[in-house]
Amino acid sequence: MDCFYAQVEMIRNPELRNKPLGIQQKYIVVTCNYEARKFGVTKLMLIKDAREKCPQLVLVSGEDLTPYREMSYRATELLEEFSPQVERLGFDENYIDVTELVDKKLQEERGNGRNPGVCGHVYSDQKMNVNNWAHVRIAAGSHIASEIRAALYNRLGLTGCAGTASNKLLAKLVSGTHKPNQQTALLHESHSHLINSLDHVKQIPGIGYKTSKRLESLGLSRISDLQACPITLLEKEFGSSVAHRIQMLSRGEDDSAVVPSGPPQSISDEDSFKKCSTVSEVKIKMEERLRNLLVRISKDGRIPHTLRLTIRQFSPSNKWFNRESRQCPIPAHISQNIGAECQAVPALMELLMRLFEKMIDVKMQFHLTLLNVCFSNLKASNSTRSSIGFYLTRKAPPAAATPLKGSTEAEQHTAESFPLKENSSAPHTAPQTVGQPTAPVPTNHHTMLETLPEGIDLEVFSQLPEEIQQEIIAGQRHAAASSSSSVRSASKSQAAPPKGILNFFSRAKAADLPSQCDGVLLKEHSQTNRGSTEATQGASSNFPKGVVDVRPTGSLWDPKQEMHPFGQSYDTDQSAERCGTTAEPMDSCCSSSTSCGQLPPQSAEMECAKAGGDQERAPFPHSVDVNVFSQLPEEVQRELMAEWKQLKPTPKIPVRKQSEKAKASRGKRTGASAGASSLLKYFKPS
DNA sequence: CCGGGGTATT
DNA sequence: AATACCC
Repeated sequence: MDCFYAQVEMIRNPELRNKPLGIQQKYIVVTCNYEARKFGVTKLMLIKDAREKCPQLVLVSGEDLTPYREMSYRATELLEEFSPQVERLGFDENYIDVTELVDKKLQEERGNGRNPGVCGHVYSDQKMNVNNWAHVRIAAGSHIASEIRAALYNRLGLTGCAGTASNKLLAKLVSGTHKPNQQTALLHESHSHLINSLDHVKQIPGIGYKTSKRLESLGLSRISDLQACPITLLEKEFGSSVAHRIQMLSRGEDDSAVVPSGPPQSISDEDSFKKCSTVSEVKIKMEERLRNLLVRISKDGRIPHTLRLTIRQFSPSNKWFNRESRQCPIPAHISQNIGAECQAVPALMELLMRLFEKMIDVKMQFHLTLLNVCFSNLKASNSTRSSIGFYLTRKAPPAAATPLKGSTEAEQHTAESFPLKENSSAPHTAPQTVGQPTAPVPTNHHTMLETLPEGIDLEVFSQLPEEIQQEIIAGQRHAAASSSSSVRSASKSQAAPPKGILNFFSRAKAADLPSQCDGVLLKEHSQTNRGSTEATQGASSNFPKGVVDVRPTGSLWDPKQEMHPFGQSYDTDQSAERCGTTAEPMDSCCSSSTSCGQLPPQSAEMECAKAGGDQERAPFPHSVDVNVFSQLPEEVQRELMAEWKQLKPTPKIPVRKQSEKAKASRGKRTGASAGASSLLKYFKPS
């Protein structure tokens, strides 16, 4: 995506659109829009330098990543509608493996006699040969890239670049060759031209700061040096694994798979500052981080089982490169309590301070410049309780929802019985092996409610339809029983596929972003066309004028695309225009002007559900009581509807070859999460 | 080598 | 837990 944070801020506040805009984190401009770049503002520039270059620069704080994170996942999820093989790289890049989509497209087009050209640029203006099957496949990929970019723009308002190539390395490199809001395809004859166009090994993704320094020390700083280097020399310096990998990269070869990312494996919150040197200050800052994290983790729905604290200490000479961290397991009673807000804070603070004291002797002077708190080892909550609890406890009067134990007592107990010791094989780390229920079952109620999770509002509970009540209770039992079945799946599925109505109550609030697929963009568009700034015009000129009105026109290979007679590709503007307008988006119903209208993405999806085939008014699962439903908060209603719509088709999970390691470490999660296609699956237990 | 995130490997 | 990589 082009200058991602700046784009998001311009969507949130369209008045920023035609102004030079910088996103500020502390004293640095981390990114800026193209308007600002015209003045010489660059990424990671000091604020004062940027102000010198561009006194009118508008600065927006980007220290809270929430809007960017949410938009980032929307984009990833949009890509996942095309194929589940989507790998995130940071917030603003994704790899997508379109191999199968290309197969399908080519099969469908087989024998129709038309030979598609490439959509967008071709690297180094190489001429495509329509009789070359490899070329045809790349060309097909370029059309998919075009559809995806059109969908990103139409539905989320985002512009960006795409590279189409035969592996991840090359795709990434080629994607940057035409910069903002354009796409480039790479044909195999140009592979070496591309890779050799880099003038330093450090520019190869995968070769970072350290590796490039070591290569330099061997006298290998250019790509050709690394390509020609005897492998034995590299092996001596880096070991066999890294040696082979970097040499392959230097030749443009990359056999790594696109590994579906799924929901994040850890979530963290950090802040940096000039100085923090007292324990009370540390506690305040730590608790801020922690509270932010608790909000995020409860939206995610999974339960963290590991807590990590990272600090950076000031040292006059050695100002960089010094982060230290300590981590510990989160004892079950604490982690189980994390869903609902607040009551876990004291216990977690206690853990954090113990971690802190492993690194810092508080009796001595210290000077911190950064604190980071991280939740990791995220596992699906195995009972219904955290998810239903998230919804039910929100309005619950404290008294009604409070479990028997005084929380203070519980915390103290926690602190006492689970001391953090440097080398102790902590007793609490011993997993409640096989048959043990991990969810504590309250024992204080008498009726059938005795199995209710603590913390839920009985009044709300009693108003739920009976089937739902039953399911909640069954869920509790199942939670207890299922840990035995989790012998293999325990370590396995960090995220189980959604099952049952209970998942509907676990939803996070819809992202708090303004709608993008709406009149704002149209308006902006006409404004920019009317001649505001060059940068905005430059960007929009890479899309057809009427891109918001894009509607399906039949086949991707529609003859109306007027491909160059012999398959040669178009140049930017024309090709973008044609591809953007005529390519049939997969989400055809959403890109039609009727349903795209003024609706935000989620609403648009609901419109799609109606427009497309299934005409029932509200597709309620039969277990849902409409009366209860209608009393739910509106956001919840919307999310439920969106969810129901998506449940109908059960996407199959394609089995793909991945590297063994990738499989071993992530196959579980990716497999499980691939089945869920909800917009919000990243914010709930999936 | 700044900022606020992420990932995998050792 | 540290170190490497990515944005």
